[in-house]
Amino acid sequence: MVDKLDTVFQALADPTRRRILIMLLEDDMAVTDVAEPFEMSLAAISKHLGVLTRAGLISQERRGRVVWCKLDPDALRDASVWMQSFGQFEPIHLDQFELFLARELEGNSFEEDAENR
Amino acid sequence: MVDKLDTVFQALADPTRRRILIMLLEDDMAVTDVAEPFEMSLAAISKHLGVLTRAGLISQERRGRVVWCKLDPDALRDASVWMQSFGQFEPIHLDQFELFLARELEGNSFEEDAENR
DNA sequence: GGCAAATTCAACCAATCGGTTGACCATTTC
DNA sequence: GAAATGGTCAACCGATTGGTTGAATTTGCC
Repeated sequence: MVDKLDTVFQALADPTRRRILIMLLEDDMAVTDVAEPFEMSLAAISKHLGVLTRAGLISQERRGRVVWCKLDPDALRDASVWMQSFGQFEPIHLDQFELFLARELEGNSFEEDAENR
Repeated sequence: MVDKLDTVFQALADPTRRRILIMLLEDDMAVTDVAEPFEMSLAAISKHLGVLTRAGLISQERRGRVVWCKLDPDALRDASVWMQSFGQFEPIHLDQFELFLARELEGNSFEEDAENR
């Protein structure tokens, strides 16, 4: 029972992966090109890209022998919504948060939700 | 050299800790009360609260023998800003992101910055 | 003073993480 | 068809994570 937000935040918790996302903001890239500026093995970058893909933050598409990576903003937007609700919470607490509370606390049906999407 | 965003996102990656944050949205709480709805030991919750505190997401203040926990929205806002830049990136890419790129990629001076605040 | 309550500390555990290396598999190129 | 290129896989490694239990510490109460 692992929440989708788990994997998204977990993916964002690594500076290498955040840097990769920033790089992909500019343009889609091949795995080798993503790896180029980093001082670690291609295999390590490949793993990082796997984490980002599984989190839904990027998508990968093989064309020929090169795998193209592109940002997938949907998952990021989900997490961003979660965070914005906190970031702006100072004046009003609960109003904008009732829907979220209902899902995460009472129903706890985030996973089913993700599947049904 | 561990970025502050690392610890924030890492802290958010655990569902127990997110649930704690949601609980603290409603009101400040003592450690024991935070632990009450969870099916794990008090020590485990104490550790989670330590993670949240070190990430700057909550603050803890001892009054008597009870430690009060309260949300600290600043760190959350930092991370939220990071994410919003992505969540809204579809129309324009780089404009709203140049400052961030300058810090994270070129200067890499996020830690110093946090200290100077 | 002595007991109960609130919390943390310390040691331990299994699982996961972030990295490595070397082998392997496709695909392109000569 | 052989060699180079792009990428993943598998095994391994040390460090970290999220949990446990039991002891220790500090504070409040009778």
